[in-house]
This record gives sequence, structure tokens and C-alpha cells, in this order.
Amino acid sequence: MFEGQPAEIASNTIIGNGRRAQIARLATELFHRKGYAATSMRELASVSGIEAPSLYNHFSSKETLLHEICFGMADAFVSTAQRISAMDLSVTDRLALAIKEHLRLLFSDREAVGVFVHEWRHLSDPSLQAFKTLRLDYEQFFARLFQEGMNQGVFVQGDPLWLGRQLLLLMNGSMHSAIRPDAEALIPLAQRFLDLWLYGIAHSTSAPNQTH
Amino acid sequence: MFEGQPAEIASNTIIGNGRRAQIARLATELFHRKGYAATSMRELASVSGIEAPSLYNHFSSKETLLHEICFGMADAFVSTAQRISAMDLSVTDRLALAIKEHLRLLFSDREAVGVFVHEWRHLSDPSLQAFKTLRLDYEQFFARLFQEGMNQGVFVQGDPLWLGRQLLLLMNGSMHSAIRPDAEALIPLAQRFLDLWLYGIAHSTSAPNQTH
DNA sequence: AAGATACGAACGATCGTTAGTTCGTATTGC
DNA sequence: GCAATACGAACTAACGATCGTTCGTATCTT
Repeated sequence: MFEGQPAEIASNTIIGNGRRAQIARLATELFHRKGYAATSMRELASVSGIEAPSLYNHFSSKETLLHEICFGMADAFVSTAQRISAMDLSVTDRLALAIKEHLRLLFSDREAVGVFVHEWRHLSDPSLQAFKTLRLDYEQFFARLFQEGMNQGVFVQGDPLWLGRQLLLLMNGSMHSAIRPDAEALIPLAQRFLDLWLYGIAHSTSAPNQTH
Repeated sequence: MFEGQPAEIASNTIIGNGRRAQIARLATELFHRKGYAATSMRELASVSGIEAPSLYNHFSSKETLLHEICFGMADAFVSTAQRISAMDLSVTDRLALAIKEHLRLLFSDREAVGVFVHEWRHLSDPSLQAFKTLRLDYEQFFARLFQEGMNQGVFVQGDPLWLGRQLLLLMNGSMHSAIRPDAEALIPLAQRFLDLWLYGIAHSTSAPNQTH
């Protein structure tokens, strides 16, 4: 009758106390460390302390695990972007906030972000398209910020989508750095990114030569 | 003076006219598009127009293919860095040249770079350690540039290795952008990176607030 | 003649997954 | 209160497919 509708949408966040969430966490770590394709269900079962077929009492397939991880992160990013977009702040302040919140999400679950960033391509096609759409939404959120800043004359001209993607690359990549900032260390890190992005590394004594 | 020289790039990766090089190229494209672990020897054989066992007349194992791709790129990057290090140029000019040459290598073989960046972790242990060493060499080349600039007072203070890795992330990630620049379009792209890196996106009217 | 290159057959291992079953615990009917 | 029942979560066995790879052999080129 209603079998088209998944009985339970499940908490899109991977966090939880149940066995299911516990396995999802272990899967996240494995997918992050070894890659999705190079991780077997038997290995996941092994670190979970059960046998491989028992995993299917919790997840209907290997790809379901990947799906939940990727979309869990994507939803978190997109909803954060929507929240910031609705705020009545200056462009620069919204950019600063977006950087801070992105970094916060990033370091709140490095493994999940790693999977989100690198393993999404192993999704198959209905999910794959949906994922790409969500990711583009998020990139365009940053692009709109840059565009707005250009229109107001506070940012130099440039391709806003290019800038957005570059900024995201930069932040996502910063995960690989050794230090795992706690809640307090996050603010200086965000400031570091914002300063680098806004002002560059050149001392202002040497005058900019903006010829593009 | 050093600007005009080798117009030909001398592509890093396995070039050649032989069947072996042809297969290596197809492997590079497959590893790039689907990932090393998700690419089977039978699939590689199929796109090569032969059967899977015939591949072993050219390569002794699947990992040999990965090894050649990864180390081919790594050697190209490191030797370019050594060449630039030996030049008698200002720090900023060497940084500009390093960016330009890195981008040139990057876009000379996007697929190989993609494998170099993402698939190296599937190497096994003697090769894996050697690869990490090479990559650190290259990162430290940029770190030394930044450190030198800081010592001379032309760059603001910061963690040089962090900056080096961030710059590399930024450039490597730029591969994903849609446009594939030709030899001429490379210079503006490099300039774009340099400007972004040196001066940021803020108009200089808004004064920098460097407090780190 | 001989090396390079291709083939078909097949090996053992591992893959994701299904099926059938057991066991313990919670929920229900009386 | 207590047996009957339903269910979550684990197990063993095993399926068909695919994995990387080896072997022996045939064919082409030089």
C-alpha cells in the first residue's frame, strides 16, 4: 500500500546511540581512510564486531551507507548556507560567518567530510544527480556572496563561481592539516582564512598590481 | 630571460608511441575517472582492445601502473621545483614562476595529476613511503619560498608549510574547473592565482586588519 | 629462429548479497 | 502474573559474480 514511502526517514545525522549509528560511524572512518571501493562489507563487519551478513539487518546495501554519509553532510552544509543567507549582515560579515560555520562543520566530523568530498562519485545515478545538485547549491551560495560584494564594490572583480569553488577547496583541504582545532581554536583559523582571502599574503607596503 | 625557454612541456607522464605507453594512458584516464580500486584490469583491457591477461605482457601488476603514474608526476613536480630553486630571482618572482610552472604541469595532464593527487594512497608500502617523501619535498619547496619572503619582510607572517599546502590545494583543485586553458590562457590564470594569493579579494580602499 | 604480443582457460580469493535460522528480549492477550 | 507472540539482531552457509593473476600456447614481426 504505502510501500513506496520509506517507513522511517532516519535521522540524517549519523550521530546517535543505536547500533545502526555506531556502524555508520565505523563505515565513515573506513570509507575515509581506505576509500569506498577499497572497503569491503566484511571489513566493516569485522571492525563492528559482527559478521558481514548481519550488517544487512541495519543497512539495505553498501551504497546506502555511502548515501547517508554524503547526504547527511550535504544537507548540513546547505541548511547552514540558507540560514546565513537569511541574515541581515554585511557581505563581508556574512562571508566571515560562512567561513567560520563551514570550518565548524568541517572539523565537527572530518571523516564524514572526507567521504563527502572524495567518495560521492561512487553513488549511482538517482542519488548521484541529487548530490551534484545539492553541491552546486552550496557553491552558488558562496558565488552569490562574492557577486554581491563585487556589486557593492567591496570585492575586486572576478568570476564569482570560480572564487566560491576555490574558497571551498581551500577550506576542505585544510582538513588534512595536522592540528584538529577545538571550539576556541576555530575562530583564529577562520580569521586566518578570511585574512588570507581578503588581503593576501603581501605586506600592504608593496602596492597591489591589479591588472585583470 | 628565463621566460622564453622550453616551449615544449616534455610531458611528465609515460609518453611514447608504443603499446605500453598507450595502455598507461588509458589506465590513467580510468583511474582518474573511476578511481584505482574501482577500476578492474578487465575493464582496462577492454578499452585497450585486448584481453586482461595480455596486459601482463606490458605491466607486471596493476599497482605497477599506479606506481608509474604517481611517480612520473611526482618526479616532474620535484625536478621543476629544483630548477626554480636554483634561479637567481626575487622571492615573489620565484613564487610567480612556481605557480605558473605548477599550473603548466597540472594542465599538461589533468588525468595523471588527478591520479597523483587522489589515488596515491593505494600504493603499498615501499612505494608509499617513497611517494610521501617526494610529496613532502615539493611542499617544502613552497614552504621555503614563503619563509624566505617572510624573512625579507615582503610576506606577512604565518606558518610557511601551512601556506604552501594551502596554495597547492588551491591550484590542484582548480583542475576541476570546466575550462582547460591552453598555453596562452595559462598566464592569466597563473596571474589570477598570484594576485589572489598576494593581495586577496578586498579592494585596497578597505584597509587590511592584520592582527595575527 | 626468436622475441614481442596476443589468446583461452582457469586458479584461488574475495566481492556484495540472500536465505534460513537461532536466540534473547520486549510486548501482547488472557 | 504468565504464557504466547513478535521482533531485533546476530549467526552459518552459500550463491553467483568478479577480482588480480598465472600458465601454456598461438600468432605476428623482424
